[in-house]
Amino acid sequence: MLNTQDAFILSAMRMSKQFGRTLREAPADAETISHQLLVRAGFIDQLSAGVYSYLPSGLKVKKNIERIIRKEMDTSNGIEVLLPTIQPSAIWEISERLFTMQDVLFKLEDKRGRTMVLGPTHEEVITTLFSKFANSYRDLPRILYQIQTKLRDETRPRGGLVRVREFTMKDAYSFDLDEKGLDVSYNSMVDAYHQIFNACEIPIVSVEADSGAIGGKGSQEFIFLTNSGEDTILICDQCDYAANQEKAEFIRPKKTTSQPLDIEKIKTPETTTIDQLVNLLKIDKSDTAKAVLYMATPRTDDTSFPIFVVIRGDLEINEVKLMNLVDAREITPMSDEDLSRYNIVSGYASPIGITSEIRIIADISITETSNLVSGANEVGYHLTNTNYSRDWVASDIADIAIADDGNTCAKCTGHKEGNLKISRGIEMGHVFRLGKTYTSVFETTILDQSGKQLTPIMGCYGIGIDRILSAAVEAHHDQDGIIWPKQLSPYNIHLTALNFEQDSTVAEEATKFYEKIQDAGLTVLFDDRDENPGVKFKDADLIGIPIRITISSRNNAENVVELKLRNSETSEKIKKENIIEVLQQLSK
RNA sequence: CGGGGUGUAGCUCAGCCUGGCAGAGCGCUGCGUUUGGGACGCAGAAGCCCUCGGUUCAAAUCCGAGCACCCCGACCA
Repeated sequence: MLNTQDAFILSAMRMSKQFGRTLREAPADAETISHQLLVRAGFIDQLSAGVYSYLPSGLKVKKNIERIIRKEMDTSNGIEVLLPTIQPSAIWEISERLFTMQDVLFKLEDKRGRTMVLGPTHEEVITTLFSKFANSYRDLPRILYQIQTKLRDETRPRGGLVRVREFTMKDAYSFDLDEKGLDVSYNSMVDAYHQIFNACEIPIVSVEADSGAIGGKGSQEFIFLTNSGEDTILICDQCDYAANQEKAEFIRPKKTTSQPLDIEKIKTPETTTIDQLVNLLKIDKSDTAKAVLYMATPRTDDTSFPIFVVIRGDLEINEVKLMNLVDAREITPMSDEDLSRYNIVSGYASPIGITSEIRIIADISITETSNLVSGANEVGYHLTNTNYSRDWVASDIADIAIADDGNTCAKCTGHKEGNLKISRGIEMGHVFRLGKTYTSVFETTILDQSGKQLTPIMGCYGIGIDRILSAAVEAHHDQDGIIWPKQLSPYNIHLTALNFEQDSTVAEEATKFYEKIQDAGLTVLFDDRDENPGVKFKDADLIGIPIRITISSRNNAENVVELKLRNSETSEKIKKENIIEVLQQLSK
């Protein structure tokens, strides 16, 4: 139940005194439903690309989300701290992320010319802080968390509050003695996350994820499925496997292997794409080997190196898997100059007969399939019946293919053979088994029981608070407006007084209820404006407080007030003397 | 960072093609009539037509450059 008395100083508001206004029309650039409704209902206002103000009611929702998160973190042994937003760039040099995260870092210089960054995340600060105060195994395990503004210079903010440059995040960091301890911390955070999303009434799918630039192994994302999301995920229709597309594993469509045949060079004029090749030779895409050339930029410096990727023609390359394999920060398709520098013939590239020093990476599909058609590294010619190992070898054989809708699940066991279904979603939370990446570079050591030095192992856990706001609206609305989940609603009760200015009895009664509701420990938004009933009802629906009660001349005559739930079509009349009890019951 | 689009009143937009007084609806102010689902009448206030430059007797309108914002993609702890 909402413990509103200590949650807010201001737990009631008269709309005649409120700041902000509802809008009949949403701004043209609001595309997603949540963006439109949050703006129309007067919860948020955009200042610039990916930068928003919270208006009073929006702020209340945000605080409610934070209260839910604090409660779950605290009961999961989390300890709240608050770390600085503005940070010396020196600690970002130590972790090398001044370089690797340069694209999203807001940088600035102070008066004396020292460079500072605005924190996009806080691994550096927390590890520095932890090192200072934790010296003994007795100081472990610990889970520290904060709710703090993060700043990221995103190249493309989008979707209202979904991807912004300034946002609020709950980030938590665990420190443990060993892997076993990390498991305990990690699992307790996963449990807390499920509790949090339940309380916020946001349906969540947890998926295996790529751990990205933050490093470490093992991570999962908490995804809210919605078409307006920007993440692509694959979910098995038979087992419980679900993964981000960047990470998703699948079984490649089978090809019957035949005996290796002799290589033959055939004439294929103006056939530079797989589609053209398939048309010309009347074969299937899976009978071809596709060559894709990239220049890769390593994580740690700017010197790029070439990579030659070979994958079966019916599959596409997963660039995230590829980047992880070669430890690259960025990969870009080779330019024509690069191609000629490495003696590669565009459109007819082949791993056979490569003359230059170049790292060749083959997807596992290549080794599972025989007699493939590949380029001849000569304009106008292809080679048929090429076979891996007999004709060429790669430096690496790996899973570098991207999973797509309908692929066979790699995790299904036994007779089940599930298909992966593709969906879009918003990443609401992300948990990582971080490992010793940061405790190593910041030289965090503690003494164990035997007096030996030990490097703690970390986990980190984030939740996007503004995104919860958006997702809650995406998940709970109708054509008239928002329908807030009970625990997120800016107020418990929407009190509507009809003819407030004209009927003094209404004004008296409504004001009396306004006070009684507060005395009962509930929060209330009181529509005491001199507006037509239609306007008041429309606004109430738009704002989306779950419980509405109406005071009117008509109801007064019957000695009742009218109660309507936002998610119900009908209203009911309640005797005045019973209403407070009913409201308390409903607000639980 | 590549591709596309949009900048005119607080909001939604018309006007631009074909240069000639700055417009509408909503919102806002005042008065009146209404009063159970964004009601109506009358009277008002409100603009650096994104910015800078050019063409022209004359530019919201044509030309050039820049900036901002949105969408798709790339990227995204």
